[in-house]
Amino acid sequence: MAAGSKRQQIVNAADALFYSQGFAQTSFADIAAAVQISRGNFYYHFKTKDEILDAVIDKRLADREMLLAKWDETADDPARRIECFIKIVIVNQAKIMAYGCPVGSLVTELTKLDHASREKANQIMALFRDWLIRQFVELGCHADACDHALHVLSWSQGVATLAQTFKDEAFVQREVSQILEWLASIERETTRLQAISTKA
Amino acid sequence: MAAGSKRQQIVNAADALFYSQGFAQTSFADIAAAVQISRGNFYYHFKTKDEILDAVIDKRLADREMLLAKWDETADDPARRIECFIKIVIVNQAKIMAYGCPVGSLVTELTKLDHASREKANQIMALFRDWLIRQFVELGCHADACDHALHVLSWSQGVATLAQTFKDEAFVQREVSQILEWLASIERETTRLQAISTKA
DNA sequence: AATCATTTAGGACACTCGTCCTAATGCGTC
DNA sequence: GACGCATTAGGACGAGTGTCCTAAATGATT
Repeated sequence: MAAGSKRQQIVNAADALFYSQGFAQTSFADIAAAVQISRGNFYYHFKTKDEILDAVIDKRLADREMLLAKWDETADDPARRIECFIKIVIVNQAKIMAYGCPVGSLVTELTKLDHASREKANQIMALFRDWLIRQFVELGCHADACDHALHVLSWSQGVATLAQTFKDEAFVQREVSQILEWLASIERETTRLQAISTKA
Repeated sequence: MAAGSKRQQIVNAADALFYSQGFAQTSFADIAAAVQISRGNFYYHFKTKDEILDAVIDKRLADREMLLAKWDETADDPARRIECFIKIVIVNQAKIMAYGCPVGSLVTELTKLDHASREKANQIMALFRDWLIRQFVELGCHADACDHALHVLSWSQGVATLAQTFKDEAFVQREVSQILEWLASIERETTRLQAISTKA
């Protein structure tokens, strides 16, 4: 077992538990049971529950950055990359139906708790937003890039919430189809406008 | 002070606190302080915290039913009524930005708590869904009524979540404008189809 | 004025929580 | 084998929780 591995185990377990139960409802005892560690020993790795939360948020940030970087590599078309983002709700459908969106539900909870790390959690959402903006800019819609990015992000949050509420797989599929159609129309429109401006 | 008034005060205070702090994070002490009641006296009105939750959900259900009934009366065009629903995110903008959607956030929390009253809370969302379905049916789109209803509901949840995250008023306004445009296009399409079928 | 049901206050109860301390364990190095 | 460091286990601590009991207060009715 490498150095810091136990710490990482704790963060991983906390990450999963914060997602499935919520931050406030997850106790040291819960995490300790998951990692098979003494409850008292916790203090050695983390001084505070909030410290664990910060570590979890850092991990989630790093995970999402890696995911976005992978999409940046594998798909060279910005529209394809946005499609990757859209299709997370299908890829993670089971978990979303059970626990909602990991990012959205954390931000919501920390807001209600008026927690100091709320801003930090917001950065994950901001990460998605900024990445989406870059994609839409690259796609050609400079003026509307921010609007479109927030639209897609908002869409994903809505789908996640309703999927969790009604557990309706067909609904998720329909919404994905519709937003993909919307994305295609955006793509067509921008290429059309680009053709005009090039001609001029 | 009329009989049962104290009970109603408790439910009202709990309603507001559950919304702003969350159900689990609201203690008997919090509610007692809000209603200026002894903590021990609570047991006389409600045996259990879950009983208060059920009463709060009942109140929210009744409130929403009243709201929808009012819209049914005041607006005779189904599209107008749907517009009323859409514009709640503007009317309640301040509270939504602070605490999110009262319905969505409660369902999300109770799901993570694996709480027995989750189904009951879901009924509020189902109430909105069914009402929206009725409006879309009346508008003329029978086959797509359920899809459209869930689409609008999902949209509202997404907007609420992102409004709470980024506190961006302009974003809310844009999203409302876009969905109203979408609604208008639905309306045009159905009247067009109705004209064709009437002619045949 | 006395009675009685309704409503209230205050606190006991057992439990869980996050935090923190201390003694013991494991283990590589001299 | 002995030392020293990193890691662990176990439990103490006070605060806060939901629940529940009992005695006092209130107020309408007789």
